[in-house]
Amino acid sequence: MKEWMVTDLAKLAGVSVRTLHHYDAIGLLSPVRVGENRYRYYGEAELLRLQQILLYRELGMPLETIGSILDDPRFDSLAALNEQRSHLAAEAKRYRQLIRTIDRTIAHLKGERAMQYENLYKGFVTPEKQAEYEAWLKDRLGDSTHEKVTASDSAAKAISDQDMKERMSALAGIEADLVKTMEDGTVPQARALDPLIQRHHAWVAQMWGRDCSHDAYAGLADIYESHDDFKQRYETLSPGFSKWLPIAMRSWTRRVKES
Amino acid sequence: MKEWMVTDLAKLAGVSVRTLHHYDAIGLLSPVRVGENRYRYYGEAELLRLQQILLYRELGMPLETIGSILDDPRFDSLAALNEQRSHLAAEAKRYRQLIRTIDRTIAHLKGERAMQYENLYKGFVTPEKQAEYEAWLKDRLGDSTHEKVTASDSAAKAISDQDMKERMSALAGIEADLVKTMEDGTVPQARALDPLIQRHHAWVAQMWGRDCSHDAYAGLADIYESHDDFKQRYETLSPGFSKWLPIAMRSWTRRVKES
DNA sequence: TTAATCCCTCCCCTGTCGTGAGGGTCAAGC
DNA sequence: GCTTGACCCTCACGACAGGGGAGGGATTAA
Repeated sequence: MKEWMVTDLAKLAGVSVRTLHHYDAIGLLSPVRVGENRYRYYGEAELLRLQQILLYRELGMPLETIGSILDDPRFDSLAALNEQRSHLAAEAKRYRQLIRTIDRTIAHLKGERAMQYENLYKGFVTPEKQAEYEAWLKDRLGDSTHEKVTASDSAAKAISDQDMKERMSALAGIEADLVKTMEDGTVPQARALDPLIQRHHAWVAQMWGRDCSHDAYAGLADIYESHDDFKQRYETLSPGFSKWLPIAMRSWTRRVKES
Repeated sequence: MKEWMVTDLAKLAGVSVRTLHHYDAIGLLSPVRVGENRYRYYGEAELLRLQQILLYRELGMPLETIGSILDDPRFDSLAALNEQRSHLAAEAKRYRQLIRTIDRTIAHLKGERAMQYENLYKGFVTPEKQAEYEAWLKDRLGDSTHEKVTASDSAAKAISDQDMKERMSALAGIEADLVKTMEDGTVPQARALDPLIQRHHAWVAQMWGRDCSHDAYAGLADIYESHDDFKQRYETLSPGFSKWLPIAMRSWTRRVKES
């Protein structure tokens, strides 16, 4: 007849001693015997019961319900399981919906960033293109909960024309260097690009007036690729550059994330 | 300039007044202005902020993290969202696994019931069939965590031969009535069957020595259909009965569940 | 004998509110 | 002017499932 003390049982079942105390306190799992020194001793039946408890606990049942199931043999565990199953299925569905919501929110934020970015590109594209781009953005956003915030936000962050010109010429310098590197035959995955891409990344962060996380930077690469205005702009600089640049951005991102 | 008091805002956003008090207490959402009477007054900015809070809260973020995101503009919400997304995806996956575990447990329980039921059928099938059936059960169970409990459990619930004979003759009577009804041309979905099926259900419950929930009863119908020994036994009583009976059991279950 | 390692109980802490108790405020109706 | 009812406030306790630690007794190996 094996017997275990709290720590043994705790290690066996992978729970804390405190948890066993708790289960004893609420009457969910009592030791088979308590010594004169008040030590708790558990037997095989308790181990089995603990396993059952953990099974149901895993399923997200409150401890009280678990107690009812295990104590009351009239309690139909099959029905309880079926109910729990549908409960879990509902939760899983909710999570899937939340994930979709997040995806939309992420797309939204990327759109917002694109909008700010776009703000700075006003000098480049024609007004017609501008309207077209905004329509595309709207179409992409879908969820419009934050639309107002976004709009007022980016309006508040408008920059003076002088600043913008300076920044744009800085960008032109960086881009020219990148183009030259590409034309020298450098592949976009090359580590040699790191300093240049870093300059580009820093420029973007300065432009946005806030930190530019790696994810955000990779998101910008997506935008460069997925919208024709950007594609055309970069393709004009040099053939192939519109594909080369996003790859370079993303592979730099991966590298700095790993290190 | 619109202004709301706690209850208005609470109703607008679908939270409780207490929640707003709490958010004020922890500094997550303070009213734009507090009256001399200490009433809380909220403006549009607060409404917007509350919506943001609820969005992140939905995603399972702790309130403190939400506060950081919203208060610190340097906090990268895109990165936070990406992280949250993978967190949610992991949770969803966990739920799917839990559902599979439940399904296995349910199958297990059904097997256990079938075992008990089988115990009572020992008089009917030959010993070879018996072994075959047990092999099938084992194959079906897969997960063997509770095997010992099950075995000792059903052993403890063994019934005297005399009792068994009485019960089997009671079953024979019920089954004969059911067969007659079927041969009279009654469809298994007919309400007219209710009293008869009820007798059958009561017999099953008595046999198991515990309540027989509707789900368990429907599960028994599955077993009747899926195992040849039962199929053959019922087919011997009358051609077609092995299909008719499970349908009748399930449609009765549906009816009593609905009412 | 001493030190280390168990064990115990008792108590406070977490986060997100729900649910009162007890009391102030405000507008309307009598 | 007074009451009524519908608001509002603060304060405080409880629920859940334990975590963490203090303080003290028991056991055991060196």
